[in-house]
Amino acid sequence: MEKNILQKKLTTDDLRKIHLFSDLTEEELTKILSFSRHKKAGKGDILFFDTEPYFGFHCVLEGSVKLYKISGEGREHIVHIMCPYSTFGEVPVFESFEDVINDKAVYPINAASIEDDTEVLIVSAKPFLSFMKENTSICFKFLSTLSKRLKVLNNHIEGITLHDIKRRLAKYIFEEFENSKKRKAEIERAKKIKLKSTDSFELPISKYDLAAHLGTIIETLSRTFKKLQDENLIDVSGKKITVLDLKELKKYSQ
Amino acid sequence: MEKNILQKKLTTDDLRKIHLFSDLTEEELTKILSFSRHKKAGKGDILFFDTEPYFGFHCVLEGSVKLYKISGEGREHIVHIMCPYSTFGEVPVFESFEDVINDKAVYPINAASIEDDTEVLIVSAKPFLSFMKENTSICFKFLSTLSKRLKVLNNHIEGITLHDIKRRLAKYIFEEFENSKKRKAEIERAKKIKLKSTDSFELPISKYDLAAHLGTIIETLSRTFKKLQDENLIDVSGKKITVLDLKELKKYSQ
DNA sequence: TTGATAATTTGACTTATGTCAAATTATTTC
DNA sequence: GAAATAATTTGACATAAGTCAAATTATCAA
Repeated sequence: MEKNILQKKLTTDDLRKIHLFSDLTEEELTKILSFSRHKKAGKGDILFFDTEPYFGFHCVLEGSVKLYKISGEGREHIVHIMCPYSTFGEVPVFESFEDVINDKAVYPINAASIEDDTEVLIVSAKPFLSFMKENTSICFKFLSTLSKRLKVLNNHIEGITLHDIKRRLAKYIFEEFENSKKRKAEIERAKKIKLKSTDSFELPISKYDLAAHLGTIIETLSRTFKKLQDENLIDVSGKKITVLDLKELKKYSQ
Repeated sequence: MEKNILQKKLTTDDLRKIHLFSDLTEEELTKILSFSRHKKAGKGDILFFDTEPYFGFHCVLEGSVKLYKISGEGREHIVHIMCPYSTFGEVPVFESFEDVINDKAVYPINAASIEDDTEVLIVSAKPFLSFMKENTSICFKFLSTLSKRLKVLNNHIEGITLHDIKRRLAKYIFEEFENSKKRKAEIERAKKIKLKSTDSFELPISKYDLAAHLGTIIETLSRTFKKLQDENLIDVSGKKITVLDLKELKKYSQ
């Protein structure tokens, strides 16, 4: 596993793309670089374990990362799926910063790469804490990040506790479909090209991970895909999902 | 319902007890008071609804408050139970502060009092946002608050998705029992008295609310209490829970 | 290309938890 | 303190979702 993990020289340009750091000066970014490091990970590589000693927070630069918990029986639940330029593992910095300073903090969750060629930035917590004292503007960014995370978690809990798996899956597909349209529009704008319009998108994660994210297991997920297909809301072919009735899908998922 | 809601004159002493404001000066507290108001609520009174226009964040002064979501079928899930001096409904302030400024923000969750004589403080978001710009030290407090909330939510999700109801209830009882011991020790220290030692505590919320908090319904909760009783881990008599085998209860709940 | 491994699907079955209705117990109010 | 209301318990039953095993399909590596 460790053989995939290599070091690379980072630049301040890499940091600038990270929302959290977007307002910082070149000088400040250089400072942050001085106590950050870079890690590459292949699919399935563990970034950190639940209860492992805390080093600092992470940021996805490339690929994607799952944050998950495991039950006593080995069942996995994916709480978050992180995409490039989003940070994770920051909670201990603020939740228990005295523990961080005394090297007593631990990671609150497991993190693993779910794509090959995933790259993450790791920011050492202790120097970052002193950095923050002189750069309070970054606090607002963190407040915004954590608030958004709380909102996502709230929705997640709502889904898991109040909706059955069919509704949860319908909602996931609806949202992922909308996301895929947005991403496409961005590419068209950036590259000034026109992509052919389609009602399909590719699942960005494996069905195993999707099941673990929706709070179920792969067999149930498979059957639920079929139910939505039988009702002519979607068409499933491997990882390719075609939305047949967006209006109905949206209505059902709410 | 509204007839129970009365206004009261607040002082800076009321604010000082709130963790979030504990480091502020008298002058700063007076400022906050100028754009805060006070509300009394009886058991069951709604403080705000999901999707209702956002006014500001709240803080429990007396009693307790549940934060909950409701499913299409009317089932309730309690995400948080807030006790005195903890704040809630702050997420929009940071998550969508532009919406707050433009009066487009909404509350992300429902809030209702679960005790008679509950009192809350309501801090108007817009003036608070400008206050914060000059008092960045309060940002750290908020970061700590939100981080702790994230941790609680993480644990909540873990429980709901990876443990069955018996384990969730065992965990709740174990933690509540430990809390009750702490509270008792605090009273003994404060009042310099010795309370008689006991292995019992009173459920601080109704069984209906407990069921909604554990992600189940009252009938299942009732049966689950019985199971734990049959295994001689606890004894249940109304709201009085006696812990018979703490070690086993702890072991089981992890 | 082919065998090997991993991912997904399908089927038969079990089980935990939810639903509905009725009985019991606790709490409030007059 | 009795009646009324609310909270909780119990029972019979329904069902969504999990378990285990086997089959199928997709993906990867030589």
